Amino acid sequence: MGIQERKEREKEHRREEIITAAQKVFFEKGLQTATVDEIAEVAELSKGTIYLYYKSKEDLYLAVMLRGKDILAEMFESIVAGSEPVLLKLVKLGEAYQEFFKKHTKYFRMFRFFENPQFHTQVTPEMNELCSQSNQRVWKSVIDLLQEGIDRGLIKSELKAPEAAVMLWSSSTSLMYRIDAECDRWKNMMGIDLEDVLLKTRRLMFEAILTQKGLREYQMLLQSESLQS
Amino acid sequence: MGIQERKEREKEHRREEIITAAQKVFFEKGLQTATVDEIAEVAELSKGTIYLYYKSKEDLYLAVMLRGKDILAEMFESIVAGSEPVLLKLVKLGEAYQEFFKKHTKYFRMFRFFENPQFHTQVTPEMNELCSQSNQRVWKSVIDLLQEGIDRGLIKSELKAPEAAVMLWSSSTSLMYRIDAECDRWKNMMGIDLEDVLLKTRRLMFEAILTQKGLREYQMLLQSESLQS
DNA sequence: CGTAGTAACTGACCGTAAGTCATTTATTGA
DNA sequence: TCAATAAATGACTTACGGTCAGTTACTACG
Repeated sequence: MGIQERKEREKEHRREEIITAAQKVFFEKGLQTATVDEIAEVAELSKGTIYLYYKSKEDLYLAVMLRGKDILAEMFESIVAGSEPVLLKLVKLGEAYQEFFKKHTKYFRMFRFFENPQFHTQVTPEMNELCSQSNQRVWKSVIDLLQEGIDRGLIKSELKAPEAAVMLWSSSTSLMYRIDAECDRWKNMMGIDLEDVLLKTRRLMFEAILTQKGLREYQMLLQSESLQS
Repeated sequence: MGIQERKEREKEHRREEIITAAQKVFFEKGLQTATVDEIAEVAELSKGTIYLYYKSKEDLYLAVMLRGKDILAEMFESIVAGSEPVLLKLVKLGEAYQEFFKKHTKYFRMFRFFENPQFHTQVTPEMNELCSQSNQRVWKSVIDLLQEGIDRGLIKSELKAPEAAVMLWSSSTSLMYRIDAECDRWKNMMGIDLEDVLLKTRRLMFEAILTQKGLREYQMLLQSESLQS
């Protein structure tokens, strides 16, 4: 019965094609301005078919967003899988997040929507569940690494690993949204380069969660890094 | 010619009534779900009249948001106007922001929309300008105070005042959005109280921007505060 | 083959809501 | 009292998300 399987594959393929079309339109126009009719046209399908594969425009939006989350998760996981010292891995995680933001700004922008409580109600429970899982996958990398840092006495033990994770994450994320939205305004009106502020914030925040031992090790890492380059 | 003036007042009054009606509906339903028809009904006016006073639903939304911004600006300004030491004022600013978030969550939630670059395009330039001014007003309090801190050698001079401002602001804001959206999730899945994390982050971030001198003064302030309570 | 049965697809249609505008109503000043 | 102006109205247009009866394409079986 290879036919069933072929059909399954084709269906999956069509789902991907639809996401690709949706991505193109959403990237260009954003959730509000994009129309399902246009997505259908780009996908060379009728609107009805789109709705056969995705229950709502919002579901489709999140399906695109999930592609972005997957990219980020893979970046994180490949860093965590490496054999460098914990602190170096953590620094790299921060750098990777910023790199993701710069390279995949359009995906990054989509992440906001899932954070909007109002948005959740317009989405099928299944898609909500998928997004939730995807989120957890990303967080897991960060939290596991921080836990290792705590266990080794490098990160302040009065912090729980998820606490430290959400601290670091938040301080970066908010600045990135700001960079995305009003980078020029800050440059012109205040003479401030927000990307620079992001770097400084990352460093300050990171050092703030380290123990004395962690700080010493971090200093040493910085030196050996600067020797290399 | 008191009639002209009376008419002017009445027009302004009507604008306020419309905002009040809009606020009620937006607070209940959010931007997406709220309809202009419903706002008109609550305001006991026809839809056409609403559009006489505000060019679009989005403009109306921002007009409501501005009320929130004004509340926040006044809270900040009354702290800055006080005669306490700079560092204490800064701490109070942070506390005030969190208090605003807790008391006026609905307004706070609206702030997000103005940060969305996609949203700006759907709004009249005049309203954009109003929002921009309102934003500046809030930032001014914080930046001025930080500048004073820098001048007095309490805050690291390698930071410019607006840089420090956006650092502090961002690290709090992002956590507040998270608290608003998924506080329970974090409590249940990780056993983490995000409000607690917010407090810790505020403290860490604040200490991270202080000089040695600033830190000493801050410690002393904490002691005299704890004596009082 | 032919044909019954099923799965995939279509696009005309529906309901809703943003925004408009010709018309009506209220107010003013002579 | 009445013309002129300002304020308010709500029926109408347009646009878009979502649906579903009908069509097409494919499969399996006689």
